[in-house]
Order: sequence, then C-alpha cells, then structure tokens
Amino acid sequence: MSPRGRPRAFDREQALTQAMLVFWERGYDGASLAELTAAMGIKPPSLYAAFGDKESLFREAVEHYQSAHGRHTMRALTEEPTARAAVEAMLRNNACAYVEPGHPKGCMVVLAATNCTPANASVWEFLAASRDNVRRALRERLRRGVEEGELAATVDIDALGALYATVFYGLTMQARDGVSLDSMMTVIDLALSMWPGNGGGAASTVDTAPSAP
Amino acid sequence: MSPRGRPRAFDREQALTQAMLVFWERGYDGASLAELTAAMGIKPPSLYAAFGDKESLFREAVEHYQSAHGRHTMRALTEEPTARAAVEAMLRNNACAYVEPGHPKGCMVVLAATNCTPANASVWEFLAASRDNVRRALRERLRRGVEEGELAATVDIDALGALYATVFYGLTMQARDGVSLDSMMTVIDLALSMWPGNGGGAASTVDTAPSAP
DNA sequence: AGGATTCTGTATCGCTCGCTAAAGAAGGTG
DNA sequence: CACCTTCTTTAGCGAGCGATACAGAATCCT
Repeated sequence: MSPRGRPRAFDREQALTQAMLVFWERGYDGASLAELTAAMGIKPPSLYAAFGDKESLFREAVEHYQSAHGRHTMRALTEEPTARAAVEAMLRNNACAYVEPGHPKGCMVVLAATNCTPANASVWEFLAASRDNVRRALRERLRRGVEEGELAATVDIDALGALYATVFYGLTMQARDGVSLDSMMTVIDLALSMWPGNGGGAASTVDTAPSAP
Repeated sequence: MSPRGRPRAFDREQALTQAMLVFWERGYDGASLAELTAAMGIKPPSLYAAFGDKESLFREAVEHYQSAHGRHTMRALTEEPTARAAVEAMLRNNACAYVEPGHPKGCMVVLAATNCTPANASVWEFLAASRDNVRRALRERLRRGVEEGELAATVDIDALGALYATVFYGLTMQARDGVSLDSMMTVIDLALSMWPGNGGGAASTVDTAPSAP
C-alpha cells in the first residue's frame, strides 16, 4: 500500500529537525526561507509541499522542539512525586538542556518570537500561550502540593509559582548570554533554598555553596 | 552662531524618542524604516541625515532608553546605601517601569534583539554587552557589601549575583507576557526574603504575603 | 541681491523576502 | 509500453526591505 507518484527524496523528520534548529537560533522572523531550505537540504517547492507555509513549518518545529527538548518541563510538573521535586527537576533539567552542545542555547519557546509585529502576531500568541501553559501547570502542581499536605495551606501558591516562573524564564536569558551551567545550577540551589518550610533560609545555603545532586 | 543652511524642521530628541518606542516594541529587525519614519514624522532622507543609518539610530535609541527608562538600574547599584537596598531598588524600580503606561512592557535591552542573525550581530553584541554590564555592576555592589561588612565574607557573591540577575531578566519576560505588577512585586518580596542572614527563611514570608514598601 | 550650504520631499535603486508556476523526473498502475 | 500521480528543479513573481539621487526649499554669509 505504498503511496502513488514519485516518492519524497528527503527524510521529513530530519528536515524538520534542521528547520527547528534554524528557528531556534534565528527566531521566526530571522529565519529566512533561504537559510531554512539550505539547512533542510531541499528546495522551496519541496518545503511547501511537505509543510505548508513558513508559519506551519514553524508550528511543527515548535512541537518537535517541545517533544524533543522541552519534554522535561511538563513531564517534571506532572510525574515527579512531590511539588518540590517537580520544580527542581523542571529547573535543573532545563538548565542542562539549555547548554547542551549541538543546538542553540536557551529555550526556543521563549526566544523564537520575543517581539510581536503585525506580521508574526499569531506566532507570538502561539508561543505566549505555551509559556502560559507552563505557568498554569506550575501553579497547578503547587496547588496539588497543598492538597496533598506537602505545602502548608497558608502558602501563597500564585506568588511561589510566579517566582519559579520568573527564575525559569530568567535562566533562558542567562543561558543565551553565555552563563555557565555551574552558575545556573547554583542559582537553582538558591532559588530552591527558599522553598516554604525549608527551615534555615538562604544564608546557610549560600555560605556552604552546595553542589547539585 | 547659528548653523548655516536650511534649519532642521523637526525636533531631533522627540523623533529619537519615537524611534526608541518603535524599536522597543518591534525589536531591531522588526522595526522597518517605513514604521520608524512614520512614527518620527519624517522622511527617510531626513532620518539618514540626522542619525546615520538604521543601526546608528538604534544605538542612539538604546542610549536614550538607558538614560530615560533604564536609569534606575545603574543608579540603584551605585547610589543606594546598602547592597540589599541596591538590589531591591533595582528590581522594584524596573518592575514598575516595565508596566508603566505609554510604552511597551519589559526591558528594551533584553527584548530588542534576542536572536543573533548575521545581519544584526553587532547590534546583538551591543545589547549583550549592556546586559553583562548590569551583571558586573551587580556583582561589584555585592562585593562592596562584603567589604563594608554588610554581607558575611562567606557569602558566595557570584551565586547571589547570578540569582538576582536571573530574577531581573526573568521579570522582563513576565512583564511582556502580561503578568501584573502586583505579581512581580510579590516575586521580588520572595526573592529578597532569601537575602543572606535574613533569618526566618522563605516560609514565613510566603505565609504572610507582605506588600512592597 | 547672489552664492553657498543644508534640509525636505519625491521617486526610486538594488536586494531579499515568502512564495509559486511550469516543466522535467521518478515512481506506481493499467 | 502508455498513463497517472507526486515530487524535484529552475526560474521568477510581487512586495517590502534599507538606503539614495536628485531637485526644490529654506536659511546664512558676503
């Protein structure tokens, strides 16, 4: 039951990966069709036949990114046994992913369209919605932590969620600006040292400068 | 001693302000000459005569931004009496500035060129250098805090500086994504609650959900 | 006044953008 | 084999980009 007509001469998945890398590094507007087709090893008509237009290709590239590199985030927030472990895993796994060799630094969902122009408004909203999903999942995980007795009922869920979201998105800027993984891990140490009910507070944590587990 | 020739028919400072607003919202690449000249109320030849080329105009716009809106940052880090007050003023003043009406949200130095393309590489480096200046000034202020006895000599200056830089840059993403000033202020409350030697730690701060001073 | 100088508006320039028409190439199906 | 379908290639479309040539207008200096 093979498809009729001339078979496709390139690997669609592989081409999509290359497109993702270009979008990741250049952003949506900054990635030109010329650079995309060159990286994918195909000509424009093949791209349009296989992926639609530039925006459709971008959306597929983002989904590919989320399943290949951003996977940690939602997995941590849904599968880790405790809220604290979830936040820690989310931050540490992403920090590691941000500086892996072989791809641009930082989070594609944050960096691929920071400016909203009339031309890319729908792309911006697409990424903004994804970022809001993370914020919502983070709050939800904290709420579950309260429900399960891990966190005191008096803890301000929204405030704590906003703090770790801020750190989360700040790490992407740090990574893109070339900050080392060690530095990011120490930032995460500090950010987690103020987890509610952690006891000692920040000072002791800073003084002993612990390393990541 | 007036200049010879036909006098300029527009206010250079005012035109620069309008250009700054366009770059702030659209980013360097996303701001077209058409939109810039329309906002400035002038035609392309006037722009090129007064500002050079697009990149020179952008650099001037960034300098204008830094003296008009980013002024708080370096002022706080150099003029506040204590390191803690400096960090707090830097974060709070910027959070307020990020959501002021009348201009785009978030920090222009962070948002105007997040992606580095061959065409805008020098612009990217210009902004990245400015961000590194903030990191350096932040570390320097903390180091001074140790020198003056405000912070214990055992405190890890680099780690603490990296943490507040991460929060600082994360706040810009939060602001651009529409997070409220209240939420950002609460994030700053939490981030400051783990200042070394703060005593109680985070839990009590979260429980009482204090408001900003 | 007359000339020198500088700014302004019109009308482009060459280039790159995202995208596509048209023809040839490679497979299946009779 | 002829025929149909689908992909690939070449070539180029209209639009928008950053930047400018040119002529006219406004000011100063002599």
